[in-house]
Amino acid sequence: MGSTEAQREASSGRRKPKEPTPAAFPPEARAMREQGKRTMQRLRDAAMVAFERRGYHATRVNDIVEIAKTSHGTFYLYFSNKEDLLRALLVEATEETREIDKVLSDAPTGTGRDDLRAWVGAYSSLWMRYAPLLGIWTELTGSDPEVTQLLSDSLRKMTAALAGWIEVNGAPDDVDPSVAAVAVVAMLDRFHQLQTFLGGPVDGGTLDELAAIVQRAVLGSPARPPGTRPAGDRLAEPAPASSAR
Amino acid sequence: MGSTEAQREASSGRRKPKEPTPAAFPPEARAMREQGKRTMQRLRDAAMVAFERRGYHATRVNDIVEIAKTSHGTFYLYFSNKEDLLRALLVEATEETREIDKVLSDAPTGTGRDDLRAWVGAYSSLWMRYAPLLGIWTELTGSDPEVTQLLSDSLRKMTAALAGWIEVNGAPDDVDPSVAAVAVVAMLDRFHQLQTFLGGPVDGGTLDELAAIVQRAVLGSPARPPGTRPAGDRLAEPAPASSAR
Amino acid sequence: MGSTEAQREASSGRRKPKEPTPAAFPPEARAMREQGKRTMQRLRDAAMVAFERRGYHATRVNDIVEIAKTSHGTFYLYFSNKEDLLRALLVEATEETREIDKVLSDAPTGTGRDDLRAWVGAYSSLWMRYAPLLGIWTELTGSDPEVTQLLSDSLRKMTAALAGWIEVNGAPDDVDPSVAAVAVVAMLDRFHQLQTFLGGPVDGGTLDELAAIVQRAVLGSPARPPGTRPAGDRLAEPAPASSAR
Amino acid sequence: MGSTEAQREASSGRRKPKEPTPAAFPPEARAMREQGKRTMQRLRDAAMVAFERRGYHATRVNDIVEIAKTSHGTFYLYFSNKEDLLRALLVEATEETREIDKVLSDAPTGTGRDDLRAWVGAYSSLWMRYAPLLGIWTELTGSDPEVTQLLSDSLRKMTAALAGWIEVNGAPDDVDPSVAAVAVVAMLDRFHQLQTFLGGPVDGGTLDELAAIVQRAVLGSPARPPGTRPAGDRLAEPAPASSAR
DNA sequence: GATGAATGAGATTTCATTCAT
DNA sequence: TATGAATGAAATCTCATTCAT
Repeated sequence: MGSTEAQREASSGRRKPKEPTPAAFPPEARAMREQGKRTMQRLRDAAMVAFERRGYHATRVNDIVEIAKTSHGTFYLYFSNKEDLLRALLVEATEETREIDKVLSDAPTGTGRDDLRAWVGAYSSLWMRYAPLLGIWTELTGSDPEVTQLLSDSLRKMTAALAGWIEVNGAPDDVDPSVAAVAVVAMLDRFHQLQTFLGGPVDGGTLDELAAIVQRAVLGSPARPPGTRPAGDRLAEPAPASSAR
Repeated sequence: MGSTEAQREASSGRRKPKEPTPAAFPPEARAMREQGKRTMQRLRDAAMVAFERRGYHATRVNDIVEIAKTSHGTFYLYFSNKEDLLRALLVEATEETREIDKVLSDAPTGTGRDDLRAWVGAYSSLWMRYAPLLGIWTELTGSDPEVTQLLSDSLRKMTAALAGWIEVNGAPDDVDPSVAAVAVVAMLDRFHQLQTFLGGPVDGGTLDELAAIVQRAVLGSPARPPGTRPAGDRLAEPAPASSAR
Repeated sequence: MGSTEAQREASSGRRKPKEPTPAAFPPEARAMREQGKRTMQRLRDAAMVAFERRGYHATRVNDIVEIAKTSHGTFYLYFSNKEDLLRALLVEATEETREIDKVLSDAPTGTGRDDLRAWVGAYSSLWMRYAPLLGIWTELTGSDPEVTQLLSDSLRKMTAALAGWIEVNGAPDDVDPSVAAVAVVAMLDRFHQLQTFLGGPVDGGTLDELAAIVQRAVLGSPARPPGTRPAGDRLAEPAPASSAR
Repeated sequence: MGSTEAQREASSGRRKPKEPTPAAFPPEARAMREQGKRTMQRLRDAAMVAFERRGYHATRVNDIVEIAKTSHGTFYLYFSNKEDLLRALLVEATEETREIDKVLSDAPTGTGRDDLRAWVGAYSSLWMRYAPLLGIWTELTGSDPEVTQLLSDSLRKMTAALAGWIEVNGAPDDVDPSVAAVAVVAMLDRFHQLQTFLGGPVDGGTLDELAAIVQRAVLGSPARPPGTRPAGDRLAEPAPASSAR
């Protein structure tokens, strides 16, 4: 019965014939007063809800404005279309990602286990907050080039940071750190989705386990509850990775 | 300001959107001869091609029939819409998943490493074949209960099989096998996507690395090229991992 | 002969026809301003014209919007489809039916003849106005429960009102008033249709005759031109039916 | 969701560009063997069922062949389209109507009451048998001219026969016999429909009442249970109608 | 700033009818 | 005779986007 996903897809490509309105008010450049800001935020929030509920593609501009309790016309006052709004949300999310990357890159060499747990925790927390966006990550790929670029950049930075850390902290010699990094990010990201989908918990304990798995996976040794780090640990550890060879 | 004076009224007109008309031709019960089967298969194949090319959402029924070199009407003779076709393909995919599970469950106890590599390879091959479907898999969840069920079942079976295998082959005691299983499946699934997205290779070597990672992650010891398994294997390598315990 | 060798198989593909997509714009809850109301009314009016011209079934949504001088999309802003619009019109019609019932129920006891003529006239006028709808009324029954209910209710009220009036004004003892009421309504309704179909007139004179027929049918005495009501009328009347024999 | 009644309506007018197939087998002229006749009858029966279930317009050729447990192609072997089949059924029904008319026209002058009851009974029985067709009578009007003609002829004959009978048996002078005839046929026809719709019975007793109503309506005197006809009846009867004035 | 109205391109879907087997 | 396959014309319906108020 006329599903018409068509128009959407199509539209983004086909039906954007007119440049952002000759001049006047390109949504970006609008000077906003208090009320305007509130409205815009309402739209952002509503979008998150809508994306979570129906997925990005299935979400209509109409769904968003309904949730935001505003009107169709208002939407276009702040965003030039759905994709524009998505982009705004993604920018926000990827910026936070940078914070997480710092957890690893700022870590003093060889503080391994705890950093990892912290990183896992940070990522998890981000995921939870942006679940609607991350959950549809895949849908987004192939949307428009700009979004793809955004995702790709963010991902590259993240895996690079992780790969660096792995290298520094001692990777097993049968695994390329950058492959390992991608694998870990993949796991972390998808794990949240699957676990949630299967109805399992994603709590502190689970994150501990996850950290242990990651630890072993990329370094070859188990994580350990905080505080139990044995003396000599730091020395012993990177060793196998480099000397075992 | 306009908003107050425009008294909102529950419109008088309208009601339910009228269901799709009992589907004059429920493709359901169609008797099919050879020719019909061929056409149906052509449509399935065409759909895979189309989904691959432009993604599920952007694909129009029209694209599919064009590739299948048949007419619009014919499509609806075999599937009631694009989603229906997708569902059919997903069923096919999940059925193949069962085959993969056997790789682990049929493995004689303790043959660990090689089975794992075989399993990773099998999954990878499946993923490659059904990539266009697996990407959207998740977003269908929620919109279509039938698909949700399908996915959920398949996933549960898969993780159960893996968890069993982990248990038998010796899981580290700091990780619940079923959590580990979810993590591994998550990693495997998403890795393909990310790696592809980032433009990296997913070849035999990559799969070897992946297997090694998984091996260490869930068992605590590295995978190794077949036949090279040395006596005393476990002691040498993960030493930190095992001795630390 | 072909039939045997062609083994019938329950097709594998396909399933439910997928519901209409939660109706992005359920015209339901639309807030309407003056302009909107006018447009909606224009559509209603146009529909009546179109239905009259070509009949409900042969009428395309397109015909309606053309008459209303508006666009396709606009139609769906106010009604979810042709049937929905029809329903709205029917509601209107049944509401007017209530008015007609009052002619009888408000009548002081025993004012018989004139009330009857008035009622016949009122019904006729209603019929004329809604002819295009009334013709299809019945065939909607069964396909649409809501319409069925509407019709059923309206009909029941109408026959109840008439039956009550018959009882009060003296029914012959060989006929159940409620059967008589159904018969009269049936006659009135169908008469217009047949008469029109046969090309005969339905004017004041015809209605006089109709009223006379009804009068005799349910009370047993002829109607009479207004003003000629003889004294003792009320007594004399039921009499012929029972005692005149 | 694409109700597409369009095609049907339209089709009858638009999509019949090709003459009944150059020569070969105009469905009418087919010499049929036993099997063929059976199939054709199955199709007729199925059509009655289908029309009853969904109404004529809503019935798809597909519905019919499904009920008849035959194939699409076969249908067109016997009928050139749905309308053709309808016509065939109507011809059958209207022919029987002629029989009913005879009940009145063959009646010796002045045998009034019993003839009327017989006629009512005959009509009722016919209605019951052809309910699916008669119930959709209205839908049919305006279908194609041929069908309209068929209905119109039949109706005219029927009312003519009745009008003649009324005249002979003594109509009240305030009612034109032909108007009365239309009214009576209208009532009879619609009564069955409404009564059935409202869940009321249409049995012998009901028919007695109906006959009584008709009797009074057009002749001005009540019907009477058979056998109770008082002497002098015939004389007394038309009297009240004329003298009452 | 905000809003409801309007538009129309374009996708989806139905189903009568023809045909090859 | 009978049948399933195929076709395509023509409807239906959705939704992003613009506009006047």
